[in-house]
Amino acid sequence: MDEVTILHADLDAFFASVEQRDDPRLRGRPVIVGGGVVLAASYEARAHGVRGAMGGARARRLCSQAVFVQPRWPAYVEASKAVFEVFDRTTPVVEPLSIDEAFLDARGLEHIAGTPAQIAARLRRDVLEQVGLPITVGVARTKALAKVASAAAKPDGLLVVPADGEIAFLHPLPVERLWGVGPATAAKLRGHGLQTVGQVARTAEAALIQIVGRAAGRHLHAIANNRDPRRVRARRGRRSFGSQSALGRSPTTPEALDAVLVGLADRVTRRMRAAGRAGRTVVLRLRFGDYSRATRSQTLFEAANATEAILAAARTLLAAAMPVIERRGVTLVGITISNLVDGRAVQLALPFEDPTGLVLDAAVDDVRDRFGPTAVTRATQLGRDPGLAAWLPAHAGRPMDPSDTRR
DNA sequence: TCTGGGGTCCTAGGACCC
DNA sequence: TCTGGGGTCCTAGGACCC
Repeated sequence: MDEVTILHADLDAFFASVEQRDDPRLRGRPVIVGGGVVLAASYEARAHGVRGAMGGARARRLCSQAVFVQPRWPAYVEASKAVFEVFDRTTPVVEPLSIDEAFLDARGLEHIAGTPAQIAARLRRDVLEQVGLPITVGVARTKALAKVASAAAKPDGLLVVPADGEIAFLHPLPVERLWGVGPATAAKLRGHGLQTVGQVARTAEAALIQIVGRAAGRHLHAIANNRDPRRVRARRGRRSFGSQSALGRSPTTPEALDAVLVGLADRVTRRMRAAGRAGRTVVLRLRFGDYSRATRSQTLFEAANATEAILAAARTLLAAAMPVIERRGVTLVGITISNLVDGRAVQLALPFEDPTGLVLDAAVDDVRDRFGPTAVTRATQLGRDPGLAAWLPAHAGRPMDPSDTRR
């Protein structure tokens, strides 16, 4: 816990670097991936002030000589896989954070692979030689520090924060450099005169909780004071599937809106079925003409991944949201399915009365023991759920269907 | 300066249960 | 009959990340 062994590896301008790797004419030139909005900007483009998530028109004004490239998702997925293979060959414990970054734990590798700094240097060389992409690595004693270190070392850099240099590195930084502090939190902190990490560190935890809420306040107080006990661990599975579509600013008819919804439901459930997952909570996401947002959600009795079931729920939610949509005009629609279970069929059917629900509770516990905590999401309630009473007799004695997602 | 598509986690109130 | 503490789940929204 007190050694400098955590690596945060982060590919530089990932999508743009893949484009430059695959098309030599783009090397050394400002490259912008995306059109309406900037998905990635090469460092040559960033030198002109272009940033991710910026509107395409503004990017073009800032950097008229930039080359705009349409995103090639399959190429990025393939490059990411290749990079993660290098990660996996470098250290035994790799925790992916996104398509282009991960934590690696170099603990206990001193005798076989060298110091963390040597491992990091070799990792950078291997990724460049084997995949052809530049990558930056931050090395520190904690995750929070390693993450900040890699950001400070970008692009194409390596920064090791020594154990005795942590506070000197961390405390002068502006608060928004901390992982988890975005514009809203930074504005709140600045509103209370807190500009730097050091100032936050010297503020009482209770005061921070007053400013940003309980969880964020505790988290902020801990990492500002350089306390971060989180270990690197192999990532657990995803928690939701989503699909969304921007509609543009022109008014939409209900028919067109429904057609979009059908497309979204088809797209997202296709991915869920391919992954063998199903979910119980359907969330309809909306964005309006003034860029305000809203969500509407509904939790189904059974987990689902069939297009029709998800679409039906989404249509219900959309119908309920129509008054708001008519008032504010909708510019984006999305469907997210959360509360996931995996696709294995587990059928609980009792061929006798169970008025107390105890037998069913025991059966649910048994399912949990065998399939893990996500297998049953409402264990204690399930036995008394009126929906279950209607459901159980109808399914008693039915053979198991492998495509059935019911728990 | 207007903004794409994919995610994660937290909060707060109400319903309901023991 | 009234009251309380403690807990889960659902819904809606907010913030943040890449």
